[in-house]
This record gives sequence, C-alpha cells and structure tokens, in this order.
Amino acid sequence: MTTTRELFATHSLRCTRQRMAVYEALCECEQHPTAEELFRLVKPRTQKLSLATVYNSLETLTGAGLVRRLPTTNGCCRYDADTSEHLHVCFRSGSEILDVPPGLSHRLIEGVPRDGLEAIGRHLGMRIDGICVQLIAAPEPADGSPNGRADRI
Amino acid sequence: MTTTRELFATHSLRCTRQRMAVYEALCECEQHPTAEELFRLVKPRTQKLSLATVYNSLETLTGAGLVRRLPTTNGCCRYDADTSEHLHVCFRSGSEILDVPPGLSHRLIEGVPRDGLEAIGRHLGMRIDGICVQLIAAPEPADGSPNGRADRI
DNA sequence: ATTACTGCAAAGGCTTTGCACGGGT
DNA sequence: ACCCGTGCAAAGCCTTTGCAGTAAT
Repeated sequence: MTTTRELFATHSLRCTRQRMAVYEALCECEQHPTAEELFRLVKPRTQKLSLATVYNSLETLTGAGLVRRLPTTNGCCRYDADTSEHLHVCFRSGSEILDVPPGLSHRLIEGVPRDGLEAIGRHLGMRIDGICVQLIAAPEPADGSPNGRADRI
Repeated sequence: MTTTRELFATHSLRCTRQRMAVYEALCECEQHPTAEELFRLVKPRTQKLSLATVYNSLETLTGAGLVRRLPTTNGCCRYDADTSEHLHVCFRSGSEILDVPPGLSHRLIEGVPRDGLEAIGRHLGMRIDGICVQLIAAPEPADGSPNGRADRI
C-alpha cells in the first residue's frame, strides 16, 4: 500500500494539503464526480480550499496520469482516479457515470483486436494508447416495447 | 435514396431551410464538427442562419435520433450524422474525432458479450441501448520509448 | 390560421486565468 | 530561499433562453 505522499513524490508532484485531499476524495468516489461535486465533498474536511484549486489539482493529476478525465456529452467533465482500463455506464440523462464490474470490462477489452488498432495507428501516424468504452443506459420500459431493445446494438 | 425532406417528414420534423442545411452539411462531414465549426461551414451557403439555430437544430435532430452527440473531454460537443454503431478515434489534444473504418468497428462491436450487457442492464434496472467506443491517439514517438506503447491497453 | 422555428442578444454554466500571497521543498 | 500552488475574482468559452417576428403545415 503506497501512500498518497509516496505516489505524488514518484510523479514529482508537490504534496499540498488541498491536492492530497482532492486526490484522496476522488479515490474514494464510486461514481465519477464533476469538479463541482468533488469540491462540495472535499471542502468541509479541508481548510482553505477553493474551487479553482480543485480544477488546478485535477488538471495536474490528469497530466501526471493519476487521474482520468471522462468524456461526457453535456459539457461538464467527470473525473476518475482509477486509471486502469475499464468500462463505464453513462445514462442518457447525462446525470451520472458508473463503473462496469472488472470482469466484464476485462472480457470486452481483451476482445479488442490488437492488430486492428495497430493498423489504425499506423494509418494515422499516431499511437493508439487508450480506449474508452461507454455503455449507454436508458430507463427500462415497463413493457417489451418494440424499439430500443437490448439487442439494438 | 431518401431525401432529407422525406427523412424529416418521417420523424415529424419541419423542413426549414436552416435545419435542412445543417443536417445535410453534417452528413457530408468526415470529421465530426462542433456546433461552431458547422456554423462556419453552413453559413456561407445559407441565407439567414444564426449560431443559435445551429444549436437548436442539432438538439432537435439529436432528440429525433438522426444525429448523435459525441462525448468529449474538453467541454465542447461534437456531432455525428452517422448513427450506426461505429468506433471513433479521439486525439489526446481533443482537437478532432475521426471514424474507425466499418470493418474494425464491426469486428469490435460484435465482440461485445451480449449476455454481460443484459446482466448489467438488469442490475441497474436500465436498458443498455448503445455503446460508445473511443480509441485514444497520441503522437507517435520517434523512437521506441519505453512507456505508452501500442500494447499498453 | 395555427404553431413551430428563427434571429438576436442577453444570460447561464463550467472552466481558466492574472495576480498577490502563502506553503512546500 | 526559491518557486510552485493557492485563493479570489474576473474573464473566457460554449450553450441555452426570452422574446418578437417569420415561415412551415
């Protein structure tokens, strides 16, 4: 078990009270909060914390690779301290993002054909070095309505 | 070949000059533009078009299922008139989104275990009715640098 | 004739930035 | 002692909204 201090040191990050509080709170979050949500969560337990610092910390941590920014469809970023490759479930409402359990995440990510990715990378002159999978969830209709069934995709 | 008029009629959408121009321009786009980019593209060929109307049109078309909003990581939405399930490549810079060729898209999407999705849906009390896959691309390093190789994922 | 859509400009979220101060190394 | 990180408030970007006029059905 490495401490936040050690982890930050490894990445040449200064251990400020605020930055550590932000990171540790994010690590404990099951759902992936927005900057604002994280601020409201961390603020009460931390003296002298501003929203700007939450943004700055998240930016720094993202740059260091300790935090991942999750793409969203409503212009408001969400953050994840689990940087391992795993899937997310997003609600059509855009209200929340959840993790898919590791088992299924792993199964799907293993199913990705490596050679295909490399081919794309070569074609673009880029390196494909990450994958982001979001399952889109909509409210379950009461009856078996004809459209939008689970097998649509 | 159905015309835009017919398509809109099918979805009970009014055929305004602006809305049709926005939709047809988006259909022709290879890359997936932001609202602003689309506006700059359509404006010269369309009399009386405002940016607000581009936003309104995209919102309406998205609601009708003719257009898809692509999640991004920088708080600025991109749009895609191809609503079939396919993969995207996103650059770390956030500057652009490209399509993955249908062949590989299809191969990957077919690899998704349906039973797993259904299990997740049941668990959430939701219906999983879409999937969004983004491959993340970074500039190819000149040498074979140790970290961030294509096989990281 | 009715109703929805448009343009314009203002307002609204989310995020970044400039600057002076304080804290980490 | 040095320099980065912080707080605050202002500015910035993207998007939505209110309203009066216009166009589609």
